[in-house]
Amino acid sequence: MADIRSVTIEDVAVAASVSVATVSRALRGLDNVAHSTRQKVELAAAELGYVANPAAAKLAAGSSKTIVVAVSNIAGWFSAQVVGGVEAVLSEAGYDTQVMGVAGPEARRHFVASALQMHRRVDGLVMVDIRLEPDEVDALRDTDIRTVTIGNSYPGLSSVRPDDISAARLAVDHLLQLGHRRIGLIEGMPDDPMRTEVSWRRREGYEQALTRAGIVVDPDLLHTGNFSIEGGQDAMARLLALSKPPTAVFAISDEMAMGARGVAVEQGLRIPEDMSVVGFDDHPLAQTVALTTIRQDPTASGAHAARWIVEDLRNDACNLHTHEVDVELVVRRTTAPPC
Amino acid sequence: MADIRSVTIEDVAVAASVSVATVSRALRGLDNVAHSTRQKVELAAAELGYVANPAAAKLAAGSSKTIVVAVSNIAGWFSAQVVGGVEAVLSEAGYDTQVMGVAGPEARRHFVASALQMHRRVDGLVMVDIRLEPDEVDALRDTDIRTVTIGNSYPGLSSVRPDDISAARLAVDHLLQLGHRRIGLIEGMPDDPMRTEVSWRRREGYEQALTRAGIVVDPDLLHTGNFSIEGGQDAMARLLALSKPPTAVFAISDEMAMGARGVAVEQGLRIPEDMSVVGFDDHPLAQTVALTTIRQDPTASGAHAARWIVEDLRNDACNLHTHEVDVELVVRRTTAPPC
DNA sequence: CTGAAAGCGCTTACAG
DNA sequence: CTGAAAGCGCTTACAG
Repeated sequence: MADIRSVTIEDVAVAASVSVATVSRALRGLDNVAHSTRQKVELAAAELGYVANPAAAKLAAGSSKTIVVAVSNIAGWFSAQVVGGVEAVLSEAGYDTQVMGVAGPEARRHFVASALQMHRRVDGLVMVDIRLEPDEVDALRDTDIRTVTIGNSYPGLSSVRPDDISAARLAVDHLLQLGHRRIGLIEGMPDDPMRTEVSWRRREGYEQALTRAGIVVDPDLLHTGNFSIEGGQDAMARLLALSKPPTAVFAISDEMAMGARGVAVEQGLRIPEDMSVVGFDDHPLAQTVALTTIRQDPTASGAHAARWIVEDLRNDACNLHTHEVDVELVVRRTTAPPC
Repeated sequence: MADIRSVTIEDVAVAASVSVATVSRALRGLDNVAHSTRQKVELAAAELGYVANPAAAKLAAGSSKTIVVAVSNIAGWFSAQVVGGVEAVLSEAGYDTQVMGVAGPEARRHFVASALQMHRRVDGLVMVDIRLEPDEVDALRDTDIRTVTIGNSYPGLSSVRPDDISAARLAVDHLLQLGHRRIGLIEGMPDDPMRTEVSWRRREGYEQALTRAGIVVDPDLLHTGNFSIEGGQDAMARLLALSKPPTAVFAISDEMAMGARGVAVEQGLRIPEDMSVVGFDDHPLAQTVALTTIRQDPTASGAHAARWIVEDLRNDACNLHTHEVDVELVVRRTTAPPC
């Protein structure tokens, strides 16, 4: 626990016999530094093991070099992937990435309110699956914090997400083509103010697909799974308790799909003969049960968001970006014609 | 993009007609502040929407109020849980949590080297499943950065982890009691310098259990699964290709176990009749395939580590803590007597 | 209990 | 291309 004073820019300046200003410029790679000077400085810094104090740098520069990623479900698979993608590009670019769990509406309001005060303390914000109120969107937009939302999208804010409507249609069309007519839907949590949009859009896709096929949507077949494994299990149990259960189920996340599948198996159904199930995400474990699903790549989404932020920051711009994530139907062995 | 100057401590001081020093004390809850003064200050701060600039606070205080969690596999389930646990207690305590991906030995060396320079920039460090060299351990210990390792443990460094040896024995004993005599082991990656210890200890437990039961360890039954789903799949494929395959398999992570289980099913084996499998972790998806496993709680581990750090920081202490995580055998339906 | 002042370690105009 | 100096927004002895 030796309280060794950290080596400061001053130490480097002395060692290299230049001013601290020059050290600062040289080490940050600014171009108005003589080649020989830069070398001298870099050598001295390396010998002393100098690392700039980020707090001091942030304070002086008025830019924080940190971007925060706020997630509604910090330990969930999707969020973890996004964080991973963000962190990879940010650390590369010399930014810090700070995670913040924002669970529930009050936490969100509080978070947004403090974010607005984060001018010069946070350079960027990526919000994963967080549902904002219109006034919050406006407030965020009026800030110079580069914000990008993942999962949802709001007017005036950058976003990356799939076209959930057509993605869901892709899943349901697959089932339809197989010959299914009674198709259950396990949606997210329509009453969860945090995460409605994704759920809403995928349900829209489900309904569009059925309608186009001339099938009327049966409300009995729609159940909420809260984006959780247990929710998926409960929903499937309810579906199977119907007097006329569906022959196939589309769950809008793999975790719900896997929960649902498990319950069906437990109740003695054969999959896919007695029950087809398709999920959404292509969770890495999905393949271990041969789950048919819609693949998306949250790591790439996170990286995408981070890259925009870094770019905009570098160019001192504040552009509005939107990216539609690619999505793909992966047919495995939980889907087959009804029998 | 209005460039509104943030409200500073100065603004609050003026509004409350006190000095900035008093504002600083009042808002941080120091006790040498008159009750009425504190109220006045708090009111002014609230009205102005004041939030202290962390960079300035860190610089002035010489303490960073940030702790970093370094993880070898940032997007993996285990790490995500730990990060979640850490973040929850830290945000509560007013600390920032910063994640850092440290994949591979060079990244680790670099990370540790820079961590040593992080004196006063980082208050605490939690390292998840990162294997350190002895000199790195020494260096870290000589620092006043509160460090706790999760998964591994080193002399002089705080750690939280299960007793992996007896935990593994628990799993294997279960199989033994069921009557299995040929039990395969899917271990981690013995040659991965990042994550050997966990793997090594669980293998030790496996060997102890067999030896105590009077069974000699058959090297053909030991395969490496790299802690990944694919690795688990490959390992099971190799096991099944044996002229005399095992009747049961213990995989030291659920992700490997689920991969292994999937391959067995695909090759037409019935589970558990033809093949028992037990995992390790109790991954939330494990129950969807009724996987028998050893349960541990990484969220709690992360919270535990964070709590120590916060406490030590608060008391200006630097204690050595160790916590043995509870572990529990969860018997589901992937294990049965051999037939 | 409160204030004036120094200082934390950088960056950035401003000169030269 | 380089340096001297101001300043970023706080905290913390030191007085009182």
